[in-house]
Amino acid sequence: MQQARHPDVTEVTLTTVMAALSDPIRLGLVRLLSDGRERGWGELQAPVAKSTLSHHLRVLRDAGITRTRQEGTRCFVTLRHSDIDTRFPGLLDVVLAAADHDDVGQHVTLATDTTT
Amino acid sequence: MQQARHPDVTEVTLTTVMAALSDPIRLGLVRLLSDGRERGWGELQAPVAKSTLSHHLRVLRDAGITRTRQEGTRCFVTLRHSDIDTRFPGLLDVVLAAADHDDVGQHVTLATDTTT
DNA sequence: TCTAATGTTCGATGATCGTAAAACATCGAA
DNA sequence: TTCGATGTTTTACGATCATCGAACATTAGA
Repeated sequence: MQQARHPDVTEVTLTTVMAALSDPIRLGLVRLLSDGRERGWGELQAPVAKSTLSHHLRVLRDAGITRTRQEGTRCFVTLRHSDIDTRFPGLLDVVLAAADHDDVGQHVTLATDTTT
Repeated sequence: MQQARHPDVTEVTLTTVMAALSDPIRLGLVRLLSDGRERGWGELQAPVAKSTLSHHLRVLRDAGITRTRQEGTRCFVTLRHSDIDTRFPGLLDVVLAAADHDDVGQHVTLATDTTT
């Protein structure tokens, strides 16, 4: 688990971003992060295996859409909202609005509680 | 060559549209059609075989992004701009702006002349 | 030091994609 | 009616994708 690479804003491409945002689970993740809050990996609940979730977070990270920060053995994810907005003005907002309207990725949720 | 099926506006899904717009050739086609003019199939020049071009136009049509009209043995394509805008307000415009800015699909052009 | 937790990476698998050549269907023109 | 033009469909191929389980690496905690 070494420090993950994040593309610079200038390296982000439209087709990669569009492809990353064409999957319902990834759209669900982006929706969860759209409030700007940083989320812990363990908070993210998706109806897939953890290796698959790791894969989706990698696709989003490689596309420049999210940023992953490590703290010890934990990971924290944030949406690179302003970066994407700088690169493609308005894109993330309209996609988020559309995804919210259609409730895309509704099965991606936040863990209510992990300490029971 | 029978009449092609076009999805109703209500049938259009976000993930399908995003996936359709994540290919440079298809983005190039959408850019060409973005002026609202109807274009003949033969006018569309792309660096792929005609069967591949037919495939891409089918993906766009199935996604609800374009409309194909037949006139005899010829086909004419238009962008369903208002339909997509009704379904996902602003999406097509921001994607087109981004694609124009980055010149995505620049190798998709209009045939200058076919009668030489 | 040993153990448990946390994610990532590594195959493997079935599905889908982009591509092209070739066969096909349809229609206009000679 | 025959021929040529116009796209579509079929088939095939290699690449990529989403998915999972298992193995792995790293770190916190006991």
